[in-house]
Formats: sequence, C-alpha cells, structure tokens
Amino acid sequence: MPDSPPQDTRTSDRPIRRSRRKEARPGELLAAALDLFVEKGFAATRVEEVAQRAGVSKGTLFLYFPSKLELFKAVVRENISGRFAEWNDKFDRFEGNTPDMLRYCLFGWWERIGSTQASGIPKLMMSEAQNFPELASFYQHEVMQPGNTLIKRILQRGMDRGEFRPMDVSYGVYLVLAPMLFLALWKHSLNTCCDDHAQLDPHRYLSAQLDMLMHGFCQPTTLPTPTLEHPLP
Amino acid sequence: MPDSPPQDTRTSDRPIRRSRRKEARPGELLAAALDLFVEKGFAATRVEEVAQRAGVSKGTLFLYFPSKLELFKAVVRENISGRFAEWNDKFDRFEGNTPDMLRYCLFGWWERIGSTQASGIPKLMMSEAQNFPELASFYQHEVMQPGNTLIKRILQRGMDRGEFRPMDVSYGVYLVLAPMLFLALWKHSLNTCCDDHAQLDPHRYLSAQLDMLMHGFCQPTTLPTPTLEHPLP
Amino acid sequence: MPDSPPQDTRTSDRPIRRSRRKEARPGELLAAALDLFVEKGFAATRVEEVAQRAGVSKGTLFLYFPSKLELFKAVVRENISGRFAEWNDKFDRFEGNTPDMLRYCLFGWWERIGSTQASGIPKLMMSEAQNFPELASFYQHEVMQPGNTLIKRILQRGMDRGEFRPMDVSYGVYLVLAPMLFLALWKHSLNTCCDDHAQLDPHRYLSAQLDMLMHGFCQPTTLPTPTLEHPLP
Amino acid sequence: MPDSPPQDTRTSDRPIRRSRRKEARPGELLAAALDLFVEKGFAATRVEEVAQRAGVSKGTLFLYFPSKLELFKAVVRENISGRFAEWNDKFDRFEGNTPDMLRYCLFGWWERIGSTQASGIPKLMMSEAQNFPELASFYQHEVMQPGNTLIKRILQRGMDRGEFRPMDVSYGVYLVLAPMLFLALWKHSLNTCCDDHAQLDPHRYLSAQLDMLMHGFCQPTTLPTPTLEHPLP
DNA sequence: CATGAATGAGTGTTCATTCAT
DNA sequence: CATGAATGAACACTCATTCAT
Repeated sequence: MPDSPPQDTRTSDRPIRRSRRKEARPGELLAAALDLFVEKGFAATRVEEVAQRAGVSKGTLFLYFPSKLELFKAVVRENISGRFAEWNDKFDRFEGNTPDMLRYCLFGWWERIGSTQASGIPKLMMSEAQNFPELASFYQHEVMQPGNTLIKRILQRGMDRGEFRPMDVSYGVYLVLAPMLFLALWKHSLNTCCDDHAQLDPHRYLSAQLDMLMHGFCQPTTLPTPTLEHPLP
Repeated sequence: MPDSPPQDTRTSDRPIRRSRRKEARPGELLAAALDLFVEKGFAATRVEEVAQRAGVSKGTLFLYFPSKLELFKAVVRENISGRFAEWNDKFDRFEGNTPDMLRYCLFGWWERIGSTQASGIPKLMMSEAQNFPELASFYQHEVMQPGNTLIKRILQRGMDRGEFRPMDVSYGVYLVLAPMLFLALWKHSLNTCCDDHAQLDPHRYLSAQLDMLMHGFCQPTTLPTPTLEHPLP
Repeated sequence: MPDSPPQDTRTSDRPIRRSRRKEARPGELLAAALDLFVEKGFAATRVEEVAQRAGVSKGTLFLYFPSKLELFKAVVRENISGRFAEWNDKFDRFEGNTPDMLRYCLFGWWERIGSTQASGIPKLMMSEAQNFPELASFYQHEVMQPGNTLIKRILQRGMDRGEFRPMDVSYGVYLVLAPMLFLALWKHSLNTCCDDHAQLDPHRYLSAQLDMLMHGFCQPTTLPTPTLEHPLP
Repeated sequence: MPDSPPQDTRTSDRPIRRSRRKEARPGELLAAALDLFVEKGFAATRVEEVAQRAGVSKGTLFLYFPSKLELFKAVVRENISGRFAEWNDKFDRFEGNTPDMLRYCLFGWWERIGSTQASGIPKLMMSEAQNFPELASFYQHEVMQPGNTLIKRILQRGMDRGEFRPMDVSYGVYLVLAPMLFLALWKHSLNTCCDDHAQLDPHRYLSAQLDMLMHGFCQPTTLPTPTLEHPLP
C-alpha cells in the first residue's frame, strides 16, 4: 500500500480524467476480481464476468493482466501480501508485552483483512491449491511463509522475554491461525451453509480464543487478565 | 475402536448374487468418487476419471447415478449422513457425564470420519456450496442440521444436568465444530500448503481443544481433570 | 500402408456397420483435414470446419485426435510418411538401370502423391514451419529425412554402378526435388494465382525435367535416349 | 552489379524536411513489415510487432496504412512491383542476343530481389493467397502479370529474332520462373527445414538451370557456350 | 447390463482496428 | 502528428450427458 505516486504533483496541470483512468482501471478490475474469486473460487470465476463487473470488456482485462492466474496473483498481492511489510515494521517497533502483541496482531488482522472480502482468499486457496500448483506455490511463498514467519517471531519473542513457556513454534503457529481461519470460513461459507444464522460476534470470538491461547502459552505469572470471564453469552 | 463393520449383519438376509452385484459396482464408484471429489473438488472432478478409477465405463456410472450431482450426494450419504442414526442412538443410550460424552463424540468423529477420506467433504463444501446451490441445500439438510442438532442436544444435556453453565447453544455449536473443521482442513489442505510439515498429532490437538472448551463450558465443580497439563510440547 | 488388420477375419460375424464405423470416422476426418489444411494452411484451418466437413461435431474430432497438431501429424502419416516403407522396399528390389529408377521414382511420386491432394502438404509446410516448431521438427523427421535418404540412395546407386558421374549427393537431392516441388506448387498455388491457366502437363513437365537432369547426372555412355526431342510444345 | 541507388536523383527536387518525415516513418515500417511478413507470413504477423520493430506505436502504423492488408500491398509495391518499370525499360534498350538477355534477367533478379528479404514474398503468397482473395488478386495484377509479361516478351523476342525455337510462351514462362521460385523457397524455407545444410551456391544453380533452359529453348546454332561443363561439383 | 461414440455449450486468450486525448 | 487504451469477434479444447448397440 504505497502512498499515491509522486507523479501526481506534475499531473496537476493535466486533465484529471486521464490520470485517474490510469489508476482506476486496474483498481476496479482487482476489486471485481476479489469479489468474484471469493464468491465462486478461482476456477469457477469467468474472466468475462470480472471484466463486466468492472465495466470493461474482456479484452481490456487482458490489457492489464496477462492471464487469469496473474490477475489472481495481483489480487492476493493487493489485499494480503502487500501488508506484511507494514506488519513486520510494527512488530519491530512494538514495545509492549507479547500477549498484548498477539492480541493486537489478531485484532489488526480482523480489521484489515478478516472483516473484508480479502478473508475469502484463504478459503479459496484451501480448495484450489490442489488443482493449480502454480497458485499453490505462489500462495505458499507470498502469504503462508511471511505470515507464519511473523507469528513465529511473536511466539519466539514471548519465549525470549520469559512471557511464554517454551514451545514448538511451528506447532504454536497453528493454534494462532486456527481461530483466524475459522472466522474467515465462518464469514464466507459457514454462515451461508447454516440455516440458523447465529450471530457470531467476531471480536468476542477472537477474545475468547485469545484467552484460551494464553492459558496454553503463558507462564502463570504473565497470564493476562481475561477480558471476559467466560466466552459464552 | 470402531465397531465391527455393520454390513455383515445386513448382508445375511439378502439374496447373494444379485445384491452383491448391486452393491459392488456402486461401492467401487462411490469409493473412487470420494477420493477424487476430496482431492480435486466437485467441479474439477471429471466423471470419466471416477469411472476409470472404478474400472467401469462412463456410461455405466450414469447407469447407477443419474448425474454427477446425485453421485456426490450418494457419496455424502454413504460416508457422513448415514452415520447420524447410529450416533443419535448412542446419544440416547449414553449414561456417563456430559463432558465425557463430548469427548467421546469428538474422538469418535475422528475415528470414523476425521481420520478418513470422508473428512475431505466438509473442506470441499466450503468452496463448492456457493456454485452449486442444490448441493448446498442438500448438505445443509443432510449433514449440517443433523450434526448441529446432535451437538446441541449434547450441550443441552450438559446444561440440563447442571454440568454446563447456561449458554447459547447455537453459538456453542461453533466452538465444538471449530476444532473438527480445523483438523479436517489441516489434513486435506494446510499440511500440503505449508512447507514445514509440523507434525500435528490429532489426538493431542483434540484433547487440548477439549480442555479449553471445558474451561468455557463447565461449572467449576464438574471441570474434568485435564489430560495434558498444557497443550504444547 | 499396412494391409487391413487381421481382426477382419473374426469380424465377419459382427454387424458390418459397427466395425466399419471404427474405420470410417477417422478416415473421413483425415480426408476432410487434408483438404482443408491444403486449402488454407495449418493455422488458418479451423477444427470445427474439419469436423463439419467430415459430418461430425467438434467434440468428435477430439475423440480421435487429441489436438489440432496431432490431427495434422496423422494426415501427414496417412498420406506421406506411410509410403516410405513401400518405396524403400521397391528400391531394394529394383533391378533396372538407375536412370530408369529415377524416372520410375518421379512418376511414381506423381501418381501416388503429386497428383493428389497430398501434394499440398509440402507447400503448406513451407510457410507454417516457421510458426510451429513442433510441426517443423515432425516434418523434418518423418518426411524430409526419409525422402532425402531415398533419393540419396538412388543417386549413390547410380554412382556405384558407374551410371552417374561423381557428385555431391546432398546437392543432387535438390535438383531432383526441385521439379517435384514446382509441380506441387503449381498445382496448389500458381495455377490459382495466374490468370491465364496455361495447361501444364505434369507428365511432360516431369519428362523434360528428367531429361535435363540426366544431362547433368549421367556419364555420356549411359545417357538415356530423350523421350521427347525438346520439352516445349 | 546493382546500379547506384536511384533514390538520390529523385530526392533532389523535394523539400527536405517534410518529405523526409513522410518517408522516414513509412520506410521503417515497410522494412519492419517486410522482415516480419517474410518470417511469419501475412496472417501470423501482428501489426503491433511491426510497429514495435519500427519504433512507433500501433496507432501510428494505422496513420500511414489504413489496414494490415494495405500495409502488405505497400511492402510488395516497394520491393517488387516498383521494379518493373525499370526492367521494362532495360528490356526496351537491350541490344545483345536473347540468351544473354535471359541470363541477365535472372541474375539481375537475384541481385535485386532473390538475394534480399524480398524473395520471401513469393513464398508467402503461395500460402496466403487462398485465404486472402484480395491479396491474391492484388499480387496477380501487380506482380504476376507484369513479371510474366516481361518474361514472355523476352521469349517472344528470342523467337522473333530466330534465336529460340517456336514455343508456347505461356508454358515457357514456367520454365523460367521455376528456378527463381526454387531459389527463393530454398532461401526462406528449405534450408531451415533440411538438417544437412548443403550449401547451394545460387549463382552456380542459376547458371546450371540457364544452361538446361538453353538446351530446350535455343536453336542449335545459337546455343550459348555452357559456363560450366556440368552443374554438379 | 454395459459400453463408448457422439454431442455442443462454455472458457481463456489473441489481435486488427478505432478513437479520445 | 502520435499515442495507447479499449473493443469484440474468433478459436482450440473440455466434459457432462445421451443413446444406439
């Protein structure tokens, strides 16, 4: 998410439409593609529908993205991988205790990704990875590895500072990912599958899961005060 | 742990030659279909490949199943919905305390479904439900509803017997489903996505999750002794 | 060009239509494909048109040939490469003098290939080889090499028997190919380009070219009596 | 052998700036187009690539040539048809004997066209003519007819002067064209098809073919001394 | 009962041509 | 003059489903 490019300054004397076009087209296509990929999956999404929803023709789409696969990669970069730089930065500058850091991380994820359409991408990958090896390896390198590394760094920090008990971080990662994954799936699949749409309050769910995690992770001395006495209403 | 296979009892009263034919073909087809649906998903599985793997021709498949969709339904019935009768039975006859019942339920699920190919079906539904509404409503009625009902009955039993605190069962259901879902996804997608194949021991994972659940569900007095002091190695 | 396969003997008691179908479909497709490839070239020929002309649907074509490229290869094998075995055989058993052999070779080529649609294939390759490398290497291995080898064997035989002067056979090959190529091009392109359709009698043209060749190739002693005093009417 | 380039004389009387612009762009485009048309054929050449190679945008190309087809026509005019005026002139002023004239004609063709990229155009027409009727008729009128007429005039001159035997000129034309065509094809296709790149020396090939032709065309009295005793090394 | 040949609608991608800037 | 963004028709190939044998 770089700021708007500095060209804008010398753009000022040019007609606005032209310069905005240059930004607008791919953006609209990426948004349409995100929606459709999340709704239907990679294979079932037709490029023509993406183009239509973005208000352009099929040919125009291929002007900006050389293939459906590259379009998908661009969607992932725009919505997920692009965020890791910022998050790693935040990690480096964070000064509080590690349980707070973990809490901050999960809630931050919810704000930026989990609560948006982007949370549909992990769901999508679950099923399409097998059928599109190139997609799988792309996602592995650009999302899973940086994400896992970030979580592992948090867990390691906790252990280094004596806040967390010694643990196998590559296992701990799963325990952190599980609630995120569940929320994403719930948002994009479960609630449309289940007829009684029990309202699952994401913040409360995350809080409860964090509390549970802390019981497993933390030394008794640093166990944070549970925000909620018990996670069930 | 699983009972002796129930087929034997049912088989005795059927004429042997005819009935075995009728079972044999569909049985092989269902097995092949389960494998392929789980591996590739519903849409990406080609009926011809199912037929080939079962050793019959494409035409023969359509002799037994009028469409790809019906084939899928049959797979689900064979592997999941067919089990609910037995489980509801067990529930009715269960005499122990409810935490044990929940534990028994999760581990039983793991033995019969979670550890088998059948656990790929929920993963599959996550993505295909949106594209095949008839599939979604079928799965909703034949799997989600009976499953949720069963879990709700357990939770309700716990509350009725004073073992569980009062709770919103339609929310509690999610907390029970979450670890099952996570294990299924881990088995069928995550471990193939993640490069460092951290060994996730399903039994230990289920135990740990159960302990966490119990902290949330149980009255302090009935809180079961945690099997593991802490869930991390 | 193998004989009809021996299965035919046990076919006798089967309904004729079925067994003939098995032969008929690919045959009709190959014929239609030959016509269209020769008329329009490889790239410009649409598989759907091939199918239509053969009286089947597009899908059926792909039932017999996995791709347009393989269809083309099959056309070439059916019409050209398949003949080389027979010709090499004839060469081995030929007992006359070499000038006669060469004459026999050129006229034989005209009867079997030159005068048929198949003579359009070399023309086609001239232009498509650059754009379809796989096609080029296929043609190189299955047509050019065997063909050139056959001609070189003839030239070598002539030299070995003292009928031909010593020569560089890889150059001599071109002199033999040139009139064949010209006839093929004339048949498939030139006569449609030229408005005055001067009738070029292929037999007379070949005879004249052969006489010219013999003046170059032969020892004065074996120079065959020119069939025509001079090649021009 | 070629004269000093005639452009210089024509250029002197034109205003420099404007005309150079007008020539420069189309000139680069025509050169790029010739290369690509010859390499890939008419249909397979993309106008965008032509523009790129000429260093201009696709839109600019269409500024100078209203369509791909007109671009091709311009290429042909620039490289082939434009030469006929000069050649007819030379014919009118030629004073030597007709066999020499024919020899001069063939070698002149080789210098100006055969040895350049332009010799790829006849090859190209062989295949594309069928698919682009407008192209075929253009080529027919602007190249084939003038070319054939020129050759016919030479043959007729030979007959009129008693140097050549009486012949059907519309057939004789083919005998003159054949070696030119073969050389052009060899240059642009055959040598890239054949694995053993036998070096074909164009001058020697033309000489040999001319000698052969003379045996057919000439009255014994005017039969020119063969330049080479026999055409094979 | 079993086969496998036949179908045809559907999809990702290319490219000549147009036109607003 | 020059650009390059936009278009949309075209095409190879796939696959669930049917049906004659």
